[in-house]
Order: sequence, then structure tokens, then C-alpha cells
Amino acid sequence: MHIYILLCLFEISTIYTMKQPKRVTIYDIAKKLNLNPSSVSRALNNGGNVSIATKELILKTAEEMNYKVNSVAANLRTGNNQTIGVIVPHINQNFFANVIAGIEEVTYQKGYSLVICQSNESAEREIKCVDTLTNQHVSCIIISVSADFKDSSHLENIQKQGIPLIQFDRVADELDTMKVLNDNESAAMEAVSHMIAKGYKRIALLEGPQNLNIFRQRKAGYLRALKKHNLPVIPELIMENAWTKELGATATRKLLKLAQPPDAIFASTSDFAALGALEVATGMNIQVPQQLGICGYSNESFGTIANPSITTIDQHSILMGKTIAQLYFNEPDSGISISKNQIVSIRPELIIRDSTLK
Amino acid sequence: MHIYILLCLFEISTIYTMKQPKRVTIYDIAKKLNLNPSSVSRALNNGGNVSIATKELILKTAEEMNYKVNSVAANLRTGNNQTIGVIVPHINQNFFANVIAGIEEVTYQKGYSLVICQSNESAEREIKCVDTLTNQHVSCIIISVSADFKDSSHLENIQKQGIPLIQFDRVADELDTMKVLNDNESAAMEAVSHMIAKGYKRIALLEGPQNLNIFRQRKAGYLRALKKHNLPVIPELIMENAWTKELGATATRKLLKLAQPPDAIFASTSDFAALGALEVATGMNIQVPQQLGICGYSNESFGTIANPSITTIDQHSILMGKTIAQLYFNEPDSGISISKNQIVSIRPELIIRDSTLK
DNA sequence: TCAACAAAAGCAATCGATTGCCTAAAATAA
DNA sequence: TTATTTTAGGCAATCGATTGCTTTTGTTGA
Repeated sequence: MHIYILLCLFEISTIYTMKQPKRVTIYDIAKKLNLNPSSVSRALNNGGNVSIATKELILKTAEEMNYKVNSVAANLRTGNNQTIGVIVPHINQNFFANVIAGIEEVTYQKGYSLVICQSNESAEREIKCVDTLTNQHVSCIIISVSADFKDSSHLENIQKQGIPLIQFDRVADELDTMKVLNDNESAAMEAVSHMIAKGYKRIALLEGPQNLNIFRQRKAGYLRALKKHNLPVIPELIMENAWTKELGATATRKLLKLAQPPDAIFASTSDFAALGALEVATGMNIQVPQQLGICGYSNESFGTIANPSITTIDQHSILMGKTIAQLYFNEPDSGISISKNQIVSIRPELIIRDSTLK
Repeated sequence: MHIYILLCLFEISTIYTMKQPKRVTIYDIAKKLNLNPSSVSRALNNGGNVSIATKELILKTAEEMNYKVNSVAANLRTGNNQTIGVIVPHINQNFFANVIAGIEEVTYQKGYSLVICQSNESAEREIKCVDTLTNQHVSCIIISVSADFKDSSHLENIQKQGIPLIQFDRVADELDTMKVLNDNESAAMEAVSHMIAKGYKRIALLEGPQNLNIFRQRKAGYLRALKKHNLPVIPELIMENAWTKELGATATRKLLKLAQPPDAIFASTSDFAALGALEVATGMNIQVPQQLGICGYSNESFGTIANPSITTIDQHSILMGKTIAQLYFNEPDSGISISKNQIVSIRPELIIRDSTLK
């Protein structure tokens, strides 16, 4: 009976030990070696004022005791936590996943880690993400705003807290921050000009939410191309909010039912919308590209697989991510650069495939 | 001249202020209200021992002074930082991006944030990621190991530090941790059985690196299906390391050149490999699915777009992510559950499309 | 052998929030 | 009115690493 109870207690203490194993600190190392914690700290950080002999002893003991630095404590003291926060609408969208991969590639080299948040296209949630990251005192916040974006006070607040802010792709234009952008207008203009050159004359536009700069810019590029080539702007060919495959399909159905249907569609929102358009056209026995040209945006992986393959615009997303991170590291210490409204523009690339080759 | 210098100093101090604006702490609030920091802390955390009047005053003042809690300091004191670390081979692969999105959905609800690392399929880098996360004292580490995975001492070390560890998809079988897995063997068996039922008799296997459990399991499922239906195992139809589109294409070319080529290919590695196979077959004027059946794995978005559409296996990746996070939150405090070798298995789903419909 | 100096190691404050314990004040009961 | 109990708020230690300053030890040169 006694033995049973003893075993029980032993069990409980084991569990407790498992839950909260006391982690080894520099104090433990110091005590073991009869040294002062400061010496241990200096040894571990390659600081001066430690003899080579004790330094090696400390390093060896730390290794033996399985010591791991507590970055939380170190960060509190030094005030710099090597962490960068990233806020995107969705982690699992190709473009954003690639940008993050690009950022990570650079930050990893520098020994920084990334904290990722997704806003789910909701402004409310975006604000919460910003709060989380500012509370954590991250070294920098990188953001592409949600579709639901309304006002930028939460972004201004980041700056007020003294945290460098880098916006990319979808940005609040009016805010004076570092920005890494695609030249959407030029890309759209190039795409539409290409279609005009191929002989398309009634080019429809599938546009995205106009509160986002990127969709405004793409529309501007579309309009500029028409103007340049003396083509009229036909309002009934401009379809609002067609930025998913389904919405793209719906918009295309409407377009193709017009008395004077378009002979081409520029799905400025995404390749998904372009795919929706393609499927609708194919379903109606309309020949692509002969009767209808289609151009997408974003260079999704399925673009080459579709039949016909889809002309699109590549945004160099991984490069974009790398550029963002480099922008931070090139000027990490200069307070003034933050206010200089530094903008880096990446030139997207038109990828011509079969869907516009009449 | 004096004025010039003064201006200069002013400039410099401005820059300095921008770089390191002193952030408002509870001490600032306490001083302003002639209170003790402890009261401020209690007021902000809804702790007791503060009158409603002072509490409201404190909250109002905190708001006015634009106070943001310093989570680093709070975490150091409480020892619990609401952060979960995730290590995956690549952030920008569909499957992993979706799993992360699933994890994030749950952790966000709980007020936790995610630190994401990618191992780039390198064991060395994976170890560094583990170090970073343990140093940060994250509350939990979630990992899917790299293709380069050799030994699991770094994972054991996570447990030694008392950090709960959840492995998913690609796991170190021998380690006693929580695991969330796909039932790869059953799924593979189901897929191959389906092909056999459709009349395919010489089914080739494109297999992945056998140091990864998932590829071993899929192979086992393939073998079990053959055995069950009394089909012989033909070694020359089993192709090693065919786990990208290119490698899948190369393997397929070899297979189709055999004296007795296969009449079906099970690309157990990915839809990409299946796509490679499909393109090679199409290029050789071999009819899919009439002359050659093809089945992939992972349900990539292009599966429906390919011609013919590709039969595949959906891994329910977002659900998997959610399950992982829930597993952590259901048992966050129970030391014993960690050692119970808790395994959750998610049943993948065979998605039959045209590429196997002879 | 001793002064002068350099190197090594110790001391103690600090970062900012949290929390157990204690005291003062207010509210209630006797 | 006094005794007793709540309630509000203050004090000080704590989490673990870092770092300026001081003290001790060791080395070099005279």
C-alpha cells in the first residue's frame, strides 16, 4: 500500500517535471563553475574580458548541460528582437507564399525569424495582426493590405511606435513608408497593347476592387493602352469585381451575351478569373484565341497546362520578397531613410502564350 | 553659424528620436497618475484589487498615451509566450501553405502567433530552425521534416527542453511525439485498386525518397494492392526518386521504352510527377487513359485543368492544419499526453478523374 | 622586489511586466 | 463608537541575459 502511494507521488512528480522542466540558465552554468553569470554571458557572446581557458570551459559546460539561450530575456535587455512580422491576406495564395519564401530566404541568412499573420482580407483582423506584432516589438513589419482595407490609422500607429514599415503590392498610397511595388500600370498597358497588336479590337476588362491600388493601376494601364491606340472605351465591357474563377466566369457569361460581345478579355485580377473565362468560352464553343483572346495576371502554375495555354503577367514574386527584405537590411539603422518615402518598383513580365495568339 | 549648429543638433536628435522613440510603459502611466505600476498592470489585465474608478482612469490614460504592452517583458515574467513555431520544407508549396493556413486559423482564434521557418529540404538548416525556435521558448513546435532528414536528435532535444512537439505528414516514426498523419498506405492502396478495377494490369510506381515515411507508406499501399489482386510485382516498373515534374517525365520516358511498358502509372510522389508523365505520354502520342492510365497525389489545383484531368488523392491539407493546432490546444497543459504517443490519422480522399477512366 | 599596468572576473543595475505579500483605507458589523 | 472584514493600492522580488563599472588577479618592466 505504501509502495503504491509512493509510486503515485513519483508519477505525479515525473509529470510535473515533464511539464515544466527547469531550463538551464547562465546562472546554472555560473554556479557549477563557481563563476559569475556575467562571465558566462561574455563567454557565450564572444565578448572580451574572459580568458581563453575559462571561455572554453564555459562553452564546453554549456554544451554538456544542454544550455540554450533564452532569447526572450536577451531581447528584453537589448531591446532588439531579431524578428520580422509579415501580414498578408492569405498565406496559401501563390503570390503571397512566394513573396514570403523570398523574404525568408534573406532574413534567414541574417539570423532573423519571421512571424506570419494572415488578415483573411478583413480590415478588422488586419488591425489585430498589427497589434500582435507591435506588442512583440518586432524589428520591422511587412504588409500587403486586405481587400477590405479602409483607413490606414493602424499603419500610422506602427510608425508612431518607431517600427520600420514596408508595404508591398497592395499598399496605402498616401502613407509615407518604404514600398515595394509591381509596375502594374505598365504591365497592364503592355498586355493590352499586345492584344491590340494581335488584332483584337473590343477588349473587355475584368477588374478588381477599386479600393486596392493594384486594381486601379491595372485599370489605368488598360485605359491608357486603349487611348494610345485610339480605341474607344466601352463601359459595358468593363466588369466590376471579377476576381475569382467563379466571378470571372459569371462576368464572361454576361459579356458574351451582349449584342456586341468583346473579341478579347483582359482578366486583370488573376489567372483564376482568366481560367473562368476560358472555361465559359470553351463551354459555349467559342474558339480561343481565334474568336476570343484571353489574358490573365499572376502567372499561376496552371497557365501552361490550360488549353490553350494562358497569356499572363509574371510578378517575380520571389524576387519581390527578396527585395523587400534587402530593403530593410540595407537601411536598418538610418532613421531618416524611413521617412524618405523609398519606393522600389519591380517590372513585371508579360508572358505571351497561346490564348492571345490569334 | 551658431544657429546652423543648433539646427544640426536638432536634426540629429530628431533622427535619434525616430529611431528609438521611447515607448510608453506601465511606469509612465503609473507616474502620470501617481499610482503604482502594479495597479496599472492589474487594471490592464483585469486582475482584481483595483477599484472600478481607477481602472477606468488607467485604461483611458493608457489609450491616450498610446500604450502597447511589451509582450517580450510579459513573456519573460510569465514564462509563457503565446507563440507556436512551424518548420516546413517549403512555405510556398501548396500542401504546406494550406496546412499552415489551417494552423493559423485556429491559433489566431486563441490569440497565438506563428513563427514560420523553412528548412529548404536541408537537415542542417532544419537543425538551425529548431535552435531558433527553442531559443525563443515557443509554446510548441510543429514540424514536417526535410527530405534530407537523417537523425532525430534535434527533435529529441525539443522534448528535452520541455517544448511540446507535433510532427505531421513527414515524421520520424521512431520518436514518441504527437503526430498528425495522412493514411498514405490506405490511400495508395485505394488508388491502385481503383486502377486495377478499371482493367490496368501493368501498373508502374513513381516513388519518392524512401527515407521519408510518407513515400515508404505509399509504396507499401501500392504493393499491398497488387498482392490483394494477385498481380505480380515487377521491379522494372518501380522507379526511384521521381518526385518532381522533370524527374517524373524522365522516369516515364524510361518506362515507355521498356520492351513491356506499363499500362498505367501511379505517381505516388505528387501531381507534378503525374503531369510530367502525362506530357511525355501525350508527346509520344500515347492515349491517356486508353493506352496509359495516370494517377497523381496531392490534388494540386491544375489537376482539373490538365487534359485529361488527373485522378489524384486529396490530403485535406487545411483540415490537417486545423487538426494539428487543435491537438495542441486540447491538451496544452497535460504533461502526460505528450508521452502518450498520440497519433491522429486523417483519411485522404481518392478523386477519380479522366486520366484513369479507361 | 615592487610599482604600473593589463587582463580577468565580480557586482549590481537594467529591460518591462507580473505577482505574492503587506499595509492603509474604507465599508460593514457589533 | 469600536472591532472586524473587505477592498484598494503599494512594495519588492522575479523572469534571464546584458553591460558599465569596480575590484581582484596576474604579468611585465624597472
